[in-house]
Amino acid sequence: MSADFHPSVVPSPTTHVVRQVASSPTTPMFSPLYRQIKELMLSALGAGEWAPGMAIPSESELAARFGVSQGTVRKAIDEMAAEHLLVRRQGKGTFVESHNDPRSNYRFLHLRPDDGKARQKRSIPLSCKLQPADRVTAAALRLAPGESVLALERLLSFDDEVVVFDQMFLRADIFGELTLDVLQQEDRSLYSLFERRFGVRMIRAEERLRAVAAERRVAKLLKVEETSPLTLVERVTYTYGDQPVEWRRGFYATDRYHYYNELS
Amino acid sequence: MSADFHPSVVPSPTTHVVRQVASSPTTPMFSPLYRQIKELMLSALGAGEWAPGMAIPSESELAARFGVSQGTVRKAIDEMAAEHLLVRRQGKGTFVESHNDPRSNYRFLHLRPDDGKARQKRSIPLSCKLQPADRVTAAALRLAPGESVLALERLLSFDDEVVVFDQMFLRADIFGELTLDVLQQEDRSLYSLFERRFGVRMIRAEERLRAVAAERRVAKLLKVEETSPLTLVERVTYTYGDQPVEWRRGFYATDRYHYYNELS
DNA sequence: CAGTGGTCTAGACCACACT
DNA sequence: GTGTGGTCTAGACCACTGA
Repeated sequence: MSADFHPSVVPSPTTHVVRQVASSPTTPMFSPLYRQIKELMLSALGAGEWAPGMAIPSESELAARFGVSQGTVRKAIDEMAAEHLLVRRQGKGTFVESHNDPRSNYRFLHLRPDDGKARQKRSIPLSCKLQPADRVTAAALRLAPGESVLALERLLSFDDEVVVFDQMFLRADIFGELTLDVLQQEDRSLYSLFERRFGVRMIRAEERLRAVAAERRVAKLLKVEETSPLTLVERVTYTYGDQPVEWRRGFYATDRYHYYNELS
Repeated sequence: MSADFHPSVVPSPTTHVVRQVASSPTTPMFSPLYRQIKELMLSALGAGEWAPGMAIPSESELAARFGVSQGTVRKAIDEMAAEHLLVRRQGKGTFVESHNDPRSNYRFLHLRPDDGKARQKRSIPLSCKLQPADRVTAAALRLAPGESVLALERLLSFDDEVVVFDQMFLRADIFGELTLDVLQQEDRSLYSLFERRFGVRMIRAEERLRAVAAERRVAKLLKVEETSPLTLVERVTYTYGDQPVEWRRGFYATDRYHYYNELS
């Protein structure tokens, strides 16, 4: 029983969690029990012990395992559910979120048709090759410049109307085995594929948007006039432990579509 | 004690909340106690009984008033804090959020300088006049076409560099008294002014972004070339009870600035 | 110091899904 | 019916703020 609580993810049933005592005055951090439980559960998720889409143990079981009350486990799960790491389904259990699930498929795509009608999305891969990271890419993925990344280009269509051109850069140490062939077989979202094939779940992303004039190649791909205005969306995507694994540059044709965002 | 619980906001100390029994099968709605408490508290906020920036009664006091346990009040407050309606400050109390507070000033402005350095924001009002709502404005504000709205134009500068041109349309029944004079005196955010002067708190907004080519007038105001790409941000802003009170069209010069968004 | 929010517990009971 | 999450309670104690 240590004050710096960090045992194995599934400790013996008799293991009890102990709150740390009087941390040094210079480090004012104090971590409540439920956060320590949350850390344990995050480790389990990061280690892939609980796979996307699967049910995690019940609250009472976890409470017994960790040697805390159900309410404490509950609070840990509450936070993780708020962060879309887990989803609770009353009467059934608590599940690991998955981009594979229709409920959260294309969850990170904020592009919407102006008329609000649903569209069939389709990803059309164009290229997929290994290359050294340029400075910007390396910085975004926290790599050394020149380290290998997987560069991927694709179009996204809504009901066969091409709306987005994406250039993506993925950590090669994780996604290096990906090929154009595999991408062409795929009919679901890329993040869904990444989960199933590489066990990497995208949990958070930062996007930066600006308006740009279409360059020749992009204009041609999106079937718009050269120099016509496009929305440039730059995205860094993170997996467990805030590790950046994808850097993406997307050109959105926002004439009949728009980027939707809800503020609160 | 009614099943359709909706008494005054601050009932007598002995008032007890009662869960409704077996609602009709066609209406499957079931509202837990803490949500009923939340509704009561929302009424108090909407009615202005608890003003922005002020402390609300303590959890134990509210529990006594509503005749429920502290934990139930707590859960109601938790939800409202998550929605940025209230802020908890340990050891001090729970407060009504306010755009007036430096911590949430310009909370809805997602524009950021590319270099990340802080900038001094300044609003430069251009015009302010009553006019009949056009179709789009009326729809956004849920008014009949032709009803009166207050039209307002302004520039936003970051360290004296003009970056945004905004056209806003406000419900005249609420904001009709606003004048250019008042706007020119103001040195804080508009939403802060609206709170202080009209008691209307903006709590939620929907934004739709697209790229457009700058028209002559806008280009001139933002000091960019005509037809150069701008980010058009359309926003509907809501106050308590999901009532839309503002419809806004903003042109953002996103060459050295970008629209930032975090996905999860 | 007193008062506020924050954590944790143990136990009872409700709503929901499946079998 | 059984098992899951969801609600509610009452009480103890901790952490933080400010007088």
